[in-house]
Amino acid sequence: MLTRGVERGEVLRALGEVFRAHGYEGASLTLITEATGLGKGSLYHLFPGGKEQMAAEVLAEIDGWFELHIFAPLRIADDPTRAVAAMIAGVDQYFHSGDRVCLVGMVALGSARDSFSEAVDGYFARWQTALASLLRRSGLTNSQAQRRAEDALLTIQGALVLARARSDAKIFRRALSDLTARLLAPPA
Amino acid sequence: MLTRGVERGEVLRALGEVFRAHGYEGASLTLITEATGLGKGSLYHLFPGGKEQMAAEVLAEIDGWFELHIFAPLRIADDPTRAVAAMIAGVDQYFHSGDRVCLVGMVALGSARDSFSEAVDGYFARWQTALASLLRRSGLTNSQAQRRAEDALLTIQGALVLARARSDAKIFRRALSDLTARLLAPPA
DNA sequence: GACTCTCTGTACCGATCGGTACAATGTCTC
DNA sequence: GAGACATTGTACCGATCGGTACAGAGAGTC
Repeated sequence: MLTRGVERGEVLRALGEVFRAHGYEGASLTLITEATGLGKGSLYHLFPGGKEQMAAEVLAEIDGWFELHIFAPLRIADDPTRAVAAMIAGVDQYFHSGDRVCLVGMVALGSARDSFSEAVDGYFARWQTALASLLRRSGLTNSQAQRRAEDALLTIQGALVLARARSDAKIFRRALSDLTARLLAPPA
Repeated sequence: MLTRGVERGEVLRALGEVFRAHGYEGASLTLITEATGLGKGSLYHLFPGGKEQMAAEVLAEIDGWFELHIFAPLRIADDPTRAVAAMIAGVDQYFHSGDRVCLVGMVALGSARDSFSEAVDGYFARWQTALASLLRRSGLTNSQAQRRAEDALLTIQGALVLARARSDAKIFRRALSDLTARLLAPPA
C-alpha cells in the first residue's frame, strides 16, 4: 500500500493517546482496537512485536516530533530570547497547555521504564543538551547552562503532574511563564 | 486481635511499595500477596473493598505521614529558614533522595486519578496552603506565597520524574537545594 | 472441652488479558 | 480473470485478572 506510511502515523497518534490515557499496562488491546479502529489482525500485522513494539514506536514518534520542533531549533538558534520563547510555545502547544500528559514521563514513573529506559533517558538527555548548548551561547558557563536546562525539564514535568493532580491547567501556564524568566535571567 | 492496628500499618507500608513499583493497574493481587505475605483470604478480610480500598487507605496513610511530618510543622513554625530546611529534609528522607517515587503524583498521571481525585487534590492543596502560610509569615504577600508554594510542589514532583527517567538521584538533590534557596529568597 | 469469633489457605468463578491461527477479502500486476 | 500478496475479521489459546465461597485453623472465654 502506498498510503501505508501515512496510515501508520495516524495509528501511532491514536496509540499515543491510549497510552497517555491509560498508561502502558492499562492500555489493553481492547482499548487499543477501539481507539485505532483496527482489529487484532491488522494490529499484529502492523506491529508483529505486539504492545511493546507499539509503545516503542510511539515513543520514537514523540522523540521525532521533539527533535524536529524543539531540539533542532534550540541547537541552531542564535537569539536566546526568541529561542526560549519558541521552545516554551512549542511545549505549551504539545501538551495542550497542561491538559495532555507527558507519555515519556509517565513511562519513566511506571514499571515499564525498564523496557524503555534508553528511549526515556535519551529523550531527556538530548533535550537537556540542546537547551544547554543554547544557554551556553547566551553567556552562561557550561555547568550553569546544564543546571538551568535540567531545571527547565524538571519544571515542565512537575507542572504537568501538578496541573493534572489539581485539575488546573493554569498551573502549567504559570510554570511555563516563570520558567521563561528563569531561563533568560542573567548569569548569577 | 490487639495487634491488628499495628499489623495493618505494616500491610499498608508493603502495599504502598507495590503500588509505587507497579502503579495502581499494574499492582496485581499476585504481586500484592507476595509483597504483603498475606493470602487472598486475609487480604479481603482486611480490605473488603478490594484493591480500590487498599489504594485509598495507602493514600490516606501517606497523607497522614505528610500531615504529621510536613504540613503541621509548616503551619506552626515561626522561623522560615528552619522550617523550610526541615521540610526539605523531610521530603528528601521520605523520597529516599529521589529513589522513591511519589505515589500521589503517579496516581494523578494515571487513569486511576478519577477514582482518587479528592485524595490527590487534597494532598497537594493542603501542602500548598501550609507552605504558603509559612511564606506569608516570612514577609511575602498572599499571592507571592501561593506562587512560591506551587513552585515548590511542582519542583519536587518534576525532580522525582526526571531523576527516575535519567536514573540519577543527584538530580533530585540538586533540585531540592535550588528550591531551598528560591523559597527563602527575599520577595521580588 | 465446647462455644465463639477472628482470621486464613485454597479452590474456584467469570471476565479479560496479550497473543496466535487462519480463512476470507481485498488490491495490484500481468 | 488468474495469480500473488498485502490486509483484515473472527475464533480461539492458555494465562492471569480481581473477586468470592467456604471449610477449617487459631485464639479467647467460660
